[in-house]
Amino acid sequence: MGNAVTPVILGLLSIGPRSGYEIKATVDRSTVFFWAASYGQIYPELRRLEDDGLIEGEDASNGARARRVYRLTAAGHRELEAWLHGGDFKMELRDESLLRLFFADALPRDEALRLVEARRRMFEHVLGQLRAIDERPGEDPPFVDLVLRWGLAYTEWETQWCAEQLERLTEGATSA
Amino acid sequence: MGNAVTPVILGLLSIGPRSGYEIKATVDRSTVFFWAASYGQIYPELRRLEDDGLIEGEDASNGARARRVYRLTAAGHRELEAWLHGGDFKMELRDESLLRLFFADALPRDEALRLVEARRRMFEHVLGQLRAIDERPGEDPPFVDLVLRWGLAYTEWETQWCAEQLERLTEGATSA
DNA sequence: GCTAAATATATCGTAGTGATATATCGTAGT
DNA sequence: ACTACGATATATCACTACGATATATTTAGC
Repeated sequence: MGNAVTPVILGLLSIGPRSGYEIKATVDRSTVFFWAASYGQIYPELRRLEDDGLIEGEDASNGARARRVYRLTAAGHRELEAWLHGGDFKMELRDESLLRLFFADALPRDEALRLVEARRRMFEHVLGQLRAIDERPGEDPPFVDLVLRWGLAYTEWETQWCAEQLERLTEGATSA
Repeated sequence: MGNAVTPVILGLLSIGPRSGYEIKATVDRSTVFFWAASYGQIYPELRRLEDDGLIEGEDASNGARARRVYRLTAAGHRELEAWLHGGDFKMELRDESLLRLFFADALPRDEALRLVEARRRMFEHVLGQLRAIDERPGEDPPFVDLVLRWGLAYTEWETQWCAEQLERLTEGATSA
């Protein structure tokens, strides 16, 4: 695997041929919550993967507008499967809301509590976005469906956790 | 806020004076799960923050070994509080395990299920690490404690979710 | 026919990562 | 006392990634 976008590209092309633009668009409405990708990564990587023989591009220009559609080669399939079997999966999180909470002892208590409330609202907002996605649980291939379910379940868990903690932290302090 | 490390530096210095090395060490055993920082960011940023008057460095060399300890200035305190009050908190996730699951329909069912099991084991491992941290819930300032609780609760939730999904996906298929 | 949005590729400055170089101090074992 | 190793401490560099934007064409709505 060359870099971070390599698996998404190979994975999406394993489902069907796509252009760089379509890859970006697909990522932006599916994996973006846990795996983002930018044009600045995608286009150079498509060229590299073609040079390495893992994908094959075909000209699909529409009139004067250039367009290149890529499909996975046999070698690309093997590479994708090797990655799927690979043992180590890294996980990185960058959560500014948690960082604020971590330093919130520097604030007056009521303002710190408002940060928890703001976190809850943030996840409620995301929940709305996820529920607005037209594909509903059960209507996708089982493991795509699994990941969609994860998104919903995780977001719901976060909102509930915030609510519980708010309750715990304000407990008995309502009129003291 | 200059860049991504700025808030951690200001936040940690608001608790007490530290050297760059100590900032890195503190981050690595506290915020690293949701906010990492590298020397390549920390040292240049310390200089920039000192130039801007948000922190003040003092020489604390020990014999021939150079050491510089920084503390927050009044302006730095104001900057930190402004950030704590700021409205927008970004959240980014990069989860290779989820990405694998997303493309797992390309695998035979039993191998795909093993990916779920591997995810569960990964979070069980993290849970062990978190529980090994000497500071236990209740023994820190309330909001530091809150974030520690979050880490434990989140990791537990992930292991449970994996177990539930494994059950759902193998349901009735044990001897069919 | 006009305009706005969508399609499509390409690139560039800035910033971050992880690794490493350099050097000293503390300490545990012998 | 000596020595080796790990921890402390700062600094830097090559590589990679990101986000934004430039450029241009086609489609769709009105």
